[in-house]
Amino acid sequence: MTKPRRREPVPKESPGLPGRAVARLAKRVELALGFAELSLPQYRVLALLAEGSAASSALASRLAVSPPSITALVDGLVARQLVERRPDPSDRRRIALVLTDKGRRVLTDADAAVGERLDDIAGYFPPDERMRALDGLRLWHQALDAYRDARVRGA
Amino acid sequence: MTKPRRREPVPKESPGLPGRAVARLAKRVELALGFAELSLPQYRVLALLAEGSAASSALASRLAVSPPSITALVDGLVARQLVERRPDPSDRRRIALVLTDKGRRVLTDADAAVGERLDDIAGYFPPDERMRALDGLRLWHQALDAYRDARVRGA
DNA sequence: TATTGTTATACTCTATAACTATA
DNA sequence: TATAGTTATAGAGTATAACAATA
Repeated sequence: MTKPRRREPVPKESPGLPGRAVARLAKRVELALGFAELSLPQYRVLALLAEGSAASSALASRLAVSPPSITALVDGLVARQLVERRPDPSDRRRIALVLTDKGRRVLTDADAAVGERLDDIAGYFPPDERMRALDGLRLWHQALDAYRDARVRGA
Repeated sequence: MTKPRRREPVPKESPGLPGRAVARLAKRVELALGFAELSLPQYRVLALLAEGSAASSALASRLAVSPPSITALVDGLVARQLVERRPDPSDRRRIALVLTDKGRRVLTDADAAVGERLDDIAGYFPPDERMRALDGLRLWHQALDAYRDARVRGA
């Protein structure tokens, strides 16, 4: 047994666990997205499609959700004309999902709203750490891309 | 109009937007929590209660969710004996929510599972940035605390 | 047969509105 | 009257299982 003592409120010598920070940040992002009338899952879909169209199945595996979830999620985005379903003539089982211009605009607005909220929160960092905190977040994209690609290939 | 051109896939000079990174990280955290059979909202509740018991209403405002949502969320945690509802004798409208020992154990397991997953992802950072990336995440707790306290007081 | 996507169904998280109990 | 919490209800995101269409 290496467990030291149980019932410590929080490991006080550390400023917190990274996963909990992500969980808390995610809620603030979710609230900010409300102004663009987007949910966090919808935001993930639009952000991924902004990097290029994708088949429904590719979207599912890259976002790590089930195929039926993508169908439901995209249904809502198509109804709002943020995404377009485009059948693939060469393989009629496949359907390409494409971000519309309106979808791109909404995504940009969402990015702005979320960015402002994160700036607000970062405002509580000491001035010299503020930029570093936000840039640190940005850097995770590359690692996430590599991690996702490894997963998708593996699956 | 300052908009440069529309239809740029992603601002290539920047490594990504911070809000999108949070959105993507949140999904990975959510998946990791599956091993502890916790959802992201449940994880937020347990993490907050680990810092001290709280009334239902206080929990709602600090987690930025509605009172009925807390009721539903806590129902599930109480059913699994991770949280206990403890009536306040001095004001019988109030109900204190307390993390049980089992809840503390599950939270610890969840922290570990999430931490491992984030370590995996951070493994794709250059070696010299790996630690800094995870520590950067941890630092957000303080800013989030300050931001939340300002909100709760304001509301 | 295998693959792509959808339908059917169920469970959780979420909110608003209305209600109960207590102050 | 005002406050704390719950119940009623509805909508979105999620999954698994079963299905249709196509390869």
